[in-house]
Amino acid sequence: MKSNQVTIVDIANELKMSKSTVSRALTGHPNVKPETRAKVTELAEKLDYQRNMLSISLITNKTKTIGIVLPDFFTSFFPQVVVGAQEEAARQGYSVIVSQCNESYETEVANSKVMLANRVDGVMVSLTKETLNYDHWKAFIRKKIPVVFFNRVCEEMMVPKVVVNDYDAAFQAVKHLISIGKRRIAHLAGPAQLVISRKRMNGYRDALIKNNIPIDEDLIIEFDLNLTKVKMYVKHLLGMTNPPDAIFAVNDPTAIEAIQIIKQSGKRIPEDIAVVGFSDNYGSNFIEPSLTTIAQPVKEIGKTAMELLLGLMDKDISEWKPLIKTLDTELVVRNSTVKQVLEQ
Amino acid sequence: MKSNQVTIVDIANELKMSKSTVSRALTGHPNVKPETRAKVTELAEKLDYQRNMLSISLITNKTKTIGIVLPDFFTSFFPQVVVGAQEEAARQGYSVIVSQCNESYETEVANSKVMLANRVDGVMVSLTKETLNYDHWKAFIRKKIPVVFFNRVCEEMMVPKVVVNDYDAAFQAVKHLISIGKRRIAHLAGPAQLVISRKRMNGYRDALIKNNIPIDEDLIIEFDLNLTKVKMYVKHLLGMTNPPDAIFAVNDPTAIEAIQIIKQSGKRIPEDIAVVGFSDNYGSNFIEPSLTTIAQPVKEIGKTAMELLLGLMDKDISEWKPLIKTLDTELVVRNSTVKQVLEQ
DNA sequence: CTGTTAGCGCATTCAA
DNA sequence: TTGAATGCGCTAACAG
Repeated sequence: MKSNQVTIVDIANELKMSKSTVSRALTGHPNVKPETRAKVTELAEKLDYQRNMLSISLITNKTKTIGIVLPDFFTSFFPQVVVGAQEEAARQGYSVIVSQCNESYETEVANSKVMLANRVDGVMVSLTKETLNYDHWKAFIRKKIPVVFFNRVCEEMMVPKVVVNDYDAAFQAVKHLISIGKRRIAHLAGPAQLVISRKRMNGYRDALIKNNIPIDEDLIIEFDLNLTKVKMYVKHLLGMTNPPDAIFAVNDPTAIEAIQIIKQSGKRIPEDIAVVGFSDNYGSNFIEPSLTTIAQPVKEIGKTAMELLLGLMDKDISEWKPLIKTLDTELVVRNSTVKQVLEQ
Repeated sequence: MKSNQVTIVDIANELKMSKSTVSRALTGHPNVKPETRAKVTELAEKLDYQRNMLSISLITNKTKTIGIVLPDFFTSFFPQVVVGAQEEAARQGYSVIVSQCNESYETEVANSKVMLANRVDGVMVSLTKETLNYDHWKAFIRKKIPVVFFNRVCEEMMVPKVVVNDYDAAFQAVKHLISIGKRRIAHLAGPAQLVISRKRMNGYRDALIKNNIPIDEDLIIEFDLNLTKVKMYVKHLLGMTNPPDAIFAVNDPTAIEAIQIIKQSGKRIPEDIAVVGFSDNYGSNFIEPSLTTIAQPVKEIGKTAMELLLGLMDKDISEWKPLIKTLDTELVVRNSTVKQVLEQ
C-alpha cells in the first residue's frame, strides 16, 4: 500500500529539481538560493508536507522519543508527573510515550520491551511495587539508552534519580503529630522493597526516638498497598487494648481509606485519632475531615526527571553522572490533625 | 554515532550467512532449515538482538503506534480511559503515545502535529473544551489516518465515535431527583460547544418537562468548567429568593465543589438541597456526603474506542463506517440525594 | 532452502 | 548553488 503522505520526491518532481535540493531547502541548509527555497517551502506548505521522522530516525539512530513507564494511573500523582515531563519534553522537541503497569512486574518488563522496540532515546521510570529484579532496565544501560528513575527508584543502579525528601517529610509529619499531643502513633507502611517505604519508615522511627517515644512494633503494619486490606488493619488497630492515637499512612489513598473506617467506628478525628497521609493527592482536601498530608511538587518531579534525562542525550555514557535530585515537600496541615478555622 | 544495538548484519557476519536468511529465520518464515533457524535465534537471543521497528515502519508505512489526545489529566477519567485503550492496543500489538492538552485548543493543534510527525497509524481523540475548529483532525482523514472520537466528540466529522448515553443518563439523574421530591432543580451546565454538555442539558430539560415541572432558566448556569467559578454560582443559587432544592452538575468535580460550598453555607444535603454529579470520578464516593452520580464504564470506553480504531486499520478509507458506539451508564445513588444505611 | 538485489524517505557525502 | 550517489536496517521479489 503506497504512502498517502507527500514526500520530498513529490515536491522535487513537481518543481523539476533534485531531491537533495528540496531536502536542503526544507532543512534550512545555508547553500540554497533564496528563490529556490521560497518555491520549495511554498509548495511544501500547500501540499501539507510532513517530514517523515522515521527515515531520519533510521539515519540518525535517534527517535526524539522518550518512554515513561509508570506503576499505575490510579491516583492523580503519576498522571500529573506525566504532564510536567511532557511539557519539558515538548519544549526540547521530544515526544513522549507513556505506559502504565498496573503495579505488575511482568507488565513492567513487557512495557520495557515496548520501549526498546520503539527505539526510545531514553526512559523515565517509576517501579511497580512488585519489582525486585532490574535486569530489564540494566539492559537499557548496556544498550546506552539512558534511564532516569523517579519516585519509586532502583537503588542498586547508578543512574540519575529524582526523589523527594521522604525521610525528612515523614519525620516532620510524625513530629507534627507529636506536637499536637499524640504519643501512640501507628504507621501503615508500604512494602519494604520500595525505597520510599523504607525512608518514610525511618523518618517515622527517628521522629519517635528523637522525642523519646518508645517504638511499639505492634503499631507498625507493613503491607503491599492493596487498599482492600486497610479496613482490616485499621479495625485491628482500633481494637487494641491500648489503641493508637494517630496514624501515619505511607500514602494518601491509604490514609483516606483509614479515615473512612475510623469514622464508621464512631471514633473522632483528630481528637481520638489523628491521621496523616503522604502526597496530597486529588481528594485529600475534600474528604471529611480533610487530610493532613505531605504535598509533593508533582509536576516538578516530572519536569526535573525529564531535564535530567534529556541532559544525558548528547553525552557519552562515560559522562553520565548518577545525579540524585531531591525535591522538597511541604507539610499541609488540615482537619485530620488540627481543626482549621473555617474561612469564608 | 554508530548504533549500539545489534543488527541483522552483525548476526549474519558472525554466522557467515546472508542477511536475508537471518531475517527469514527471525521472522518465522517457513523456508528456513530448522537447524539454521536454531543457530540464528540462539545467537540473537545471546546478543539481545531487537528488531528495529523503524526500518520496518519505513518499509510498511505503518508504525504500529496509536496516538491518544486528551483534554486533560486532571481527574481520574482520562487516565483510566488510557488504561483501557492501552490494554487493547497491546493485545493487538500496538503501542500508544499519549498527550494531554491542558484544555487548550492551541495545545491540541500542536499535539496533533506531534502525532503526525510520529506517523501514528491512527488517533483516538477527546476534544478540549475550547475546540471549535476541527481542521487539524480533518487533515488526518485527508492523509487517510483514521480518527476515532470518544467522550468529547466532533459532531460534524463522519468518523467513529464512542460516547455514553448522556441524554438518558441526565434524564435518569433528574428523574431520580424528582422521585425524592425535588422540584426546583438547578443545572450547572458545561459549555454548549461540547456535545456532552448539550446532551446532558437536554436530558435535564426533558426530564423536567416530562414531569410537568416548569423550566426556570434562572436555575440553569452554563459555564466553561473552570472550577474556581463554581463557588460564585452556587452562592448565587443559594441566595435566590426562591432557591433550588437540588443541583444537577455536568460533572463530578463541579458537584464536589458545589457540595463544599453548600456545606459551608450551613444548608443540609440532601434535605435542603440535593446534589448529583456525572462520571463517578475518584473521590466521589468518599466526599461527605458521598456523591450520587452517573458511573461511566471508563476502561471500556478506552477499550471500545481502540477496538473501533484498530478495526479500521487494514481497511480502505471507503469502508470506514462512522459507527457510533453508545455505552451504558449507571446511576449510583449515594448520600447526596438519599441517605444510605451504613453498612458494616 | 539460501543468496542477491532493490528500495522504503531522507540527509549527506562527493562532484560538478 | 545544484545534482548524483550512498546508506541507515530491514523485508520482499527474484534467482539460484
